[in-house]
Parts: sequence; structure tokens; C-alpha cells
Amino acid sequence: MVTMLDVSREAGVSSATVSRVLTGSAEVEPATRMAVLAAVEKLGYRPNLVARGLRRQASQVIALIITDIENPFYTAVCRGVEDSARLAGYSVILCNADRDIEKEREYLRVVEDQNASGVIISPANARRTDISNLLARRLPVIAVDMALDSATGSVLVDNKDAGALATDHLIGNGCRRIACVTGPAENATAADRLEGYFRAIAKAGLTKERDLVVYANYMEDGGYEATKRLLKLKKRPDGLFVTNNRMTVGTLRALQEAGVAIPDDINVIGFDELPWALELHPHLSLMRQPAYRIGQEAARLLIDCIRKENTAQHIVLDAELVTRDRQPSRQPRNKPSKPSRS
Amino acid sequence: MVTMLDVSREAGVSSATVSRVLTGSAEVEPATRMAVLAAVEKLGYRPNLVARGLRRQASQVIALIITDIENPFYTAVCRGVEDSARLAGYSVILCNADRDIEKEREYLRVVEDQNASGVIISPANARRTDISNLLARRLPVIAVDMALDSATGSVLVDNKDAGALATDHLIGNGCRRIACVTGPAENATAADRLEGYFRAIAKAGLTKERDLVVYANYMEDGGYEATKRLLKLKKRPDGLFVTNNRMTVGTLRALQEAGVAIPDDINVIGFDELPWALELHPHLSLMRQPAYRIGQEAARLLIDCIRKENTAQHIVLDAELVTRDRQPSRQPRNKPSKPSRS
DNA sequence: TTGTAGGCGTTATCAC
DNA sequence: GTGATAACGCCTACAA
Repeated sequence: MVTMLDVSREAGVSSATVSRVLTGSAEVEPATRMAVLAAVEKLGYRPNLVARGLRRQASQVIALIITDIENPFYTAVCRGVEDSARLAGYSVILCNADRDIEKEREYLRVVEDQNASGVIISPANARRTDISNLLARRLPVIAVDMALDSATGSVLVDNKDAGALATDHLIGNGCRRIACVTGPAENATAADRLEGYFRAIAKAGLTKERDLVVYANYMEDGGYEATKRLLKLKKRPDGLFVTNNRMTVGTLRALQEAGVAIPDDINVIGFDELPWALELHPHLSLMRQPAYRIGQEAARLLIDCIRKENTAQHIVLDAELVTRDRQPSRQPRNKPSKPSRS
Repeated sequence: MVTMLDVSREAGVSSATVSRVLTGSAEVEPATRMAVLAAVEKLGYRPNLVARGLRRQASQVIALIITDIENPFYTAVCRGVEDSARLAGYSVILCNADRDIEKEREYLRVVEDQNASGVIISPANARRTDISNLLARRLPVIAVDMALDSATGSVLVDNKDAGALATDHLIGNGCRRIACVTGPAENATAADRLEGYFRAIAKAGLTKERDLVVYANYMEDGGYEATKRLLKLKKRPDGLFVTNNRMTVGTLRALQEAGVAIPDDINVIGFDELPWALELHPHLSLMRQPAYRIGQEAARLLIDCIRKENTAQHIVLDAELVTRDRQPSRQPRNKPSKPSRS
């Protein structure tokens, strides 16, 4: 391994000067500067980032703790983070916490121990995720996907608005019995989307029916079961808002098995992209979060915080309604002429 | 920050003793050992992995360089790597090289500079991916998904066999004009799958037709275009082997747009899972690689190599045929009564 | 069994 | 502008 000492000898200067040239931390005579750079080139020297990290007490590494690496929303976030970090010269340690608060805690420790310079996290739980140790070390923490009170900054969409918009869309399509398949009750993001749903329902003067809201686990099987339950109701819903992408897959399967057609028998709107299924399901609408951009912005913000070029910010991006409806080919079977007041 | 020195003072011993207790590198009097552990506990001490890494010249970090983080095959590999690494106390730096040899090279440098202890890589290109620097540093490198001559070890499926099996399956279903949508010509893995296809075609006594093989880019749009091209042939194929998952999505869309039904009009077999689309496409068969297990084994093997508990190995896992056929509801329109000899 | 001391490769603080 | 030198936190000869 080529060290700075080798370079300094080759260039006939001290290692301090080499360091100055390489980091630009002080002025150096142009001639010596050239000599140093030549030596660096000749020997193929590259700084040892571990030694640098130890000395500077700061690495060129950020950590990304995500909820579910098999969910395309998070992989897109991940890509955004990575691209953005790379441009700034940072590497990314990826941690997949799996919605598991213990696993997340373990990873938060690793992050500290590895001396990462900052963290981007999609918290497992808004209340229980504990980043106080990181903050005590003055490490910036940026929350994505779910708000975290104590975070240094965040990049989120307004999930209440998004939930309301999604529901409005169904209402606009003439739906009057709109069901919602939502995430775990303790999930703050899911709760926001559900609140938006309720808001829209209320605004439209529709009745809030307990049976029309089903809590599930944010996974395919949860969406499947929830949808089956909804289809068993005496009065079937004519609209369905599913609050995440993996559950939407389950919903689509349940509908297919039951022979319920979109949009003829029911209107459906999902949340987040289904890169694979979507191409094959032309009449599914959805609320799309700008996942890649969320990642990009989070990394940019984090690195600004690390460099202290920026005070913390809370960035709110817009979720976008992707409409892919077509007119139903016949009258939906559950659509009453007036809003039901049951 | 709590250092070893703090612990040593608290316990009334030297820092060397603390180190010995913590690393188990030498016997320590049970009493002092207890005192040290008590002090560690009391102060909440945790070793600084950066300092340790500098001193030991080896980190607890491995790098994972993958081809495409938006491809569920690789995310599953990634998950396997991560779970397995975590159990062994290693962290994972994730690098998404995007099939881009330059980006890959950049990441290979980062890996060196960050002093990772080893690398798992799905190479961008079997010939051009250059890991000689890593090997010169005696860092183990495990190849997955694509073989790499110089790699320390590898975890792969036999892609030739898998390609042949997939094709055999179509033949077994009665297909006689079987097309193949394959990956970029310079992609060794794609080439293997194609070779397997040719082998099966030859073995069955079918003719090898140039028009029936289309090279594409391993992405959705490539699969889409390739399939459209195949559908325009005067004599349409009655079977189709698509050599990766993202292209299969494009294929499905093209078939859908053209009103070509599976399996009535054409038999299709894909490669690797389509977690989302598959549930909605019940009659698509596929060759499934054990992606999660590939990742797991790769990490295990790598860590064994790092610890020198194991010499290099080349592990070959089986790809599995997932049959989801049903009998066509009517006679396929392109199926000749005898193998065509055009 | 335990302590002392030196060094891993860099950078920051002094002098000069 | 440049060069010694110490220090980042840990591990490991070597000595006791």
C-alpha cells in the first residue's frame, strides 16, 4: 500500500505538505504542489479513508436505513440516495430494517460504531424509533417516508393530502361507498393517509362506515385478505383506496379471483408504483410519490447538514395523482342513485 | 465519546487489558475481566470500529456491487447478503453499478479506499470487469449472477442448463417454433442461457432459425420491442423464452396489446421472478433462481474467506422450473402438426 | 497475567 | 510556505 509518506519522499517534501496539497487546506507553493501531484500520479497514491476518518472524526459514509428493500418504492428512494451521495463523494451503507424496531435499533448502533457521518431513515415507528444517540453525537438524521419528531430534517409527502386526493378521485368517479385498506394502526404514515380518506369522505357528505375501513399489514397477503373481507360485505363498496403498493397487489389478486372487474364493478386507487404489475393493469389509478426524488433530496439535505452548509429543513414534496381510468363499460352494480346514509 | 482509556481507568487496569477482554485475544484474570466488563457496561462503551479497522487493517464491512437495484432478483440477492452478513457481524456497503462498467470501476475503487474486507459482485461484464487491484490486496471477491474468471469464489446457477430446461419445457408443451428474447450479446450470463436454448432446440431436432432469436437490453422496453418484432414474423412463434424478468414484463405487455393470449396463442417462459406481475399472470411459467439463497451463500462464503476458515469455492445452485401452465383452451394457432423444417 | 509503548495513515497545531 | 510532531482510538509485541 502506498502511503502519504511514500509520496512525500518521492516529492521531496514532508507528509504535511502532501496532505495540504491533497486536501487544499492551505496554500502551497505552485512548484511543490506540482511535485506532489506528480508523485501522487506516479505512485498511484490514494488516501486511506479509514485513517482519514479516524483523524477527522468523520467519514465519507452515510447510512440509509430503509423499511423494506423488496418494495419498489424504497428501492427507488435508495437509488436516489445513492446517486446523489455518489456525486458528492459519499458512500452508502444500506440497512434493511424490515419494519422491525429491534433490527432497526441494531442498525442504528452499527451506524454509530462505523462512524457514519449521517443517516437517512424511513423509521419503523414514529414513536418508538430512537435516534437520540445519533443526535447526541451531533449526527444529522433525515427522515423519509415517515415523520420523526426529533429528526434533523425530513423529506416527505403530505400523506393526509395524498389520502384525501386519492379518495376525492374515487368520489369524482361517482363512487359512493368507498372502502379503505390501510396499514398497521400504529403506522403514522398509514394513519395520515387514512385521515385524508376520512376528510374527503366527510367533505363529500358521505357516511363514515366502520366496515369500510380495514387495517392490514402493508404486505400482499394483508391486502388480499382485507379485500376479500370487503367483498363479503352485504353492501359491497364501489370504490377502494389501498394505501400502499404491496397491498394493492393482493387487492388485485383478490378482485381477480372474485371476478370483480376494474373499473366496471369497482374503482380502485393504489398508493405508490407497482412497476411490474401496472403495465399489465391499465385501469388502476394511483397516488405516486416521487420516490427517486425523495431519495435525492434526502441525500442532498443530509450532506448539506454534514457540511454545515445548511440548517435543517423539512421538505414536503407532492404526491401525484396518476389517473388511468376509462369509463366503465356498464353501470357499476353497487352504485346507488344517491349517497347512502345507512 | 467513551474510549477504551475511559474504561481502563474506570476498571483500574490498562487499556491493553480492556482490549484483551473485549477481543478475547488473551487470557485475563476472571476478577479483572469482571471489573472490565462492569466498567464497559457502566460507561456504555462500544469499540470504535474505524480505529479498530485502521489498526487491524481490516474492517467489519463488506461491499456488495450489484447490477440493478430495481430488479427484484438483485434485491433478493441483496437481502440474502445482508441478512447473512449481519449475523456474522458485518455491515454492507451497497453499490449499484447499473450495468455501467465505469460506474462499477469507480465503486471498486471506493471499496478499496474504504478498506472493505471483501466484495460480492455481480459483474457488469465478464471480460471487462477488473478486480485485479482487489486481488492484489488479497481481498476476497465472490462473483454472483455472472462468472468472473479471476474471482476468489462464486455462487451461480448453471445458466446453460437453466436455458435448456426452460426451452425443454416449451418443447414438452408441444411448441415447435420457439423464439428466444435474450440479453445483450456481450453479457456472458445471457449468452449461457441462449446456448442452453440452442442445445435444447438441437436436441429436440427443431431447426435453428435466426429470426427466432432477438437480442435486447435486459430491460422492459427491450423485451417489448423484441416481442413486437417476433409477432410480426410471417410464421409466428408458438413458444417464447425470455431470459430475464424485466424483459418478460415488456413481453407480457406486447402480447397483451397484440391480443395474443397465453397459453392459447403462445407459450411463454420467463427467467427470474416477477413478484408483482406474476400473481396477476397465472399462466406464465418461469425459471427461478434461488436469489435469496445466492446472496446468503455468497456472504457466507465471502466471510469464510475473510476469516480464512475456508478456501475459495465455486458453488452452483439449481434454478428451478416453476410450471404454471394450464391446458390451452383451444388449439394454438401456430402449432404445426409436425416440427417445421423451414 | 498485566502494563508499557509504538504504530496503523492521516491531519492539525505549532513553530520556523 | 513548510516541516516536525502529536493525536485520532485501538491492538499487539515485548517486557515485567
